[in-house]
Amino acid sequence: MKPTKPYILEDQIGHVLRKVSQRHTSIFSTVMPTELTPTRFAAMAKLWELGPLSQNELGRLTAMDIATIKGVVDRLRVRNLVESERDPNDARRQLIKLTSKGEEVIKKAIPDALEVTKLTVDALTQAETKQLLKLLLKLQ
Amino acid sequence: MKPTKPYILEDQIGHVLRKVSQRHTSIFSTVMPTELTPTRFAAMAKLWELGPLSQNELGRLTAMDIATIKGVVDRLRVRNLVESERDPNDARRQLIKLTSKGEEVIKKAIPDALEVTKLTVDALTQAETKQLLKLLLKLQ
DNA sequence: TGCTGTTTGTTAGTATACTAATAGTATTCA
DNA sequence: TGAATACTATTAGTATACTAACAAACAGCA
Repeated sequence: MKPTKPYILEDQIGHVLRKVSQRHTSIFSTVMPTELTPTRFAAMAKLWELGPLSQNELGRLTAMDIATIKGVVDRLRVRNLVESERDPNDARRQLIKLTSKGEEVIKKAIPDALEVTKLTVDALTQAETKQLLKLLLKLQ
Repeated sequence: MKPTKPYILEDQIGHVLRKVSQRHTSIFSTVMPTELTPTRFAAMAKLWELGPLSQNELGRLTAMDIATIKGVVDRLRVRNLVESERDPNDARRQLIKLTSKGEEVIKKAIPDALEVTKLTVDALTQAETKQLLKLLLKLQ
């Protein structure tokens, strides 16, 4: 008779992903300024890279659904890091762009964000890090 | 002069972890019954493995802080999947245990949870999956 | 015994992350 | 042109995930 497969929570990919994500978030909040969170930073980095974007576009580029990106943009706006206006060419769209304060903040934060990445993988060799990223990218 | 390092969001470990976690959660909710979420399932699986535990112990074993595990246990209790009582040997502790309905549910859910894991890594070979888990475990 | 420090749990507040319902605007194509 | 369809954004509701402040109970030890 076939025995029931044991379930070891600690070996399940979902559980391990959750724990590693938690550790990453923790490192992020240690290194980065208080007003920035991983998602806020991601949104600002994309605006810095590509210029003004509609709210939905920004969400798609940063892997946030429309409800989540709305909250993130609202909180960035409260902190005067982004501002928004109706797209004159499409009245449905909110065009989101960095404020000058937002530009200053993201410019300074990018080196720190690279440091966060480095600290997160500091238990791995360069080859291992490359391999990990390659495997994770296949699972997206 | 040294050029500023470019910041590619899509190559940062934190961003990729977030996306893979999102995909995992999505697979989970497709395969598993509606009343179960990844954290609810994890809590129940640990209770099934180890028997009654205090709320804090359960949180530590499932990588949830005390505020998070409280919410999860509350929602499991509302659904009559766990019940709790004061520990007679330590009046601070809430002993959490599966109800008989909870035992039925978790017993049936474990094979499905293994299927979730399998579906999450279906783009990888067995060797790649093993390698990925090994690398992630180093980053916990 | 009684003080000190630790452990356990609750509550309030903020921030992701998703679904579902709704409304306004734009596009497509018969 | 006008109807059907698609897109954009908002809102309400639920569920993780964390911090900080607090209170009750326990353990160790002078």
